[in-house]
Amino acid sequence: MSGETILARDLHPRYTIESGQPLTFYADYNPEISIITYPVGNTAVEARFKQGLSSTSISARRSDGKSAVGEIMSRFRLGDDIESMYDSIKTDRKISTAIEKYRGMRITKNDPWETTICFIVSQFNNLKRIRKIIKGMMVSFGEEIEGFGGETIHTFPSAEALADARLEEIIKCGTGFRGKYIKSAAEYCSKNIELGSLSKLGYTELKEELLLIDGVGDKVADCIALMGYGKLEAFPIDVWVKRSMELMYFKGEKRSIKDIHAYADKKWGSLAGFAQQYIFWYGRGTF
DNA sequence: ACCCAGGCGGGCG
DNA sequence: CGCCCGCATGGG
Repeated sequence: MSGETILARDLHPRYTIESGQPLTFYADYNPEISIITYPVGNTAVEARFKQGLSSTSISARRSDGKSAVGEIMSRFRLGDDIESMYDSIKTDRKISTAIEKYRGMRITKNDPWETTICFIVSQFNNLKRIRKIIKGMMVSFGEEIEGFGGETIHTFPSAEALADARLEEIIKCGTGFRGKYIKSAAEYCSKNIELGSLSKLGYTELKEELLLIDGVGDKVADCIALMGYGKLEAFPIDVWVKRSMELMYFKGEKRSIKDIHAYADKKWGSLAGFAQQYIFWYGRGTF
């Protein structure tokens, strides 16, 4: 096949793609043959993974014929010094167990706008339904582009497209009470704020800006900071992370979100979000 | 039938 | 500041 090949250490495609990250919600992924196809702007990207003994090879291509290497390197954060990151967050036996079980699970770096919508949809929801809703919104409000086998691929809806959409049509995608947040966020992000320009901000300032978006609270803002802007110190606390943290570090006793934030920051600091992804996915499959 | 899901905004004390 | 509530929808 055409395309270029990239080699990566400690990259487990299935854990990475299926672990509740934005790609989970809008990519077409076939775990049997380990091929993922997803839109990037108005082009389609395809990556084929082959896991070897000590590394994973990725054969990737873009529908516009340009090199897909930059996209793959960036999306899967292949430039990270992953070994050193594991060393830093393996502070105790509990998290080491989670890491060893899902070693190779990467934090992906996604488009800020797409990440914002994905996590607004995620609130008070479950993974399967989030995916269904996002895919439906892509069909309703995205643009059609041609995939690699001549099939149709829908792009992720732009802020402008969702701002212009009727609320009723957004709700038809199954968004429910989140529909009003989606429309409001789309209007805000297409008129009042350029999400891309927030990349230059540090974590604290970025989070402050994100919290101004209707429907974005503490948890969703941390998800956007972590997976949309690559701020690895962001530590999103959802029901699974809260439950898992209480079981792993507080003898099952209830703790406030604020206390857990403080604990995680002290324990893992600038890599807390990386640790969080393991706690989330391990906790979800264990507790 | 009942419970839960990668929470948030608003109202209250 | 913390607490409590309603919120839409579908799958287990």
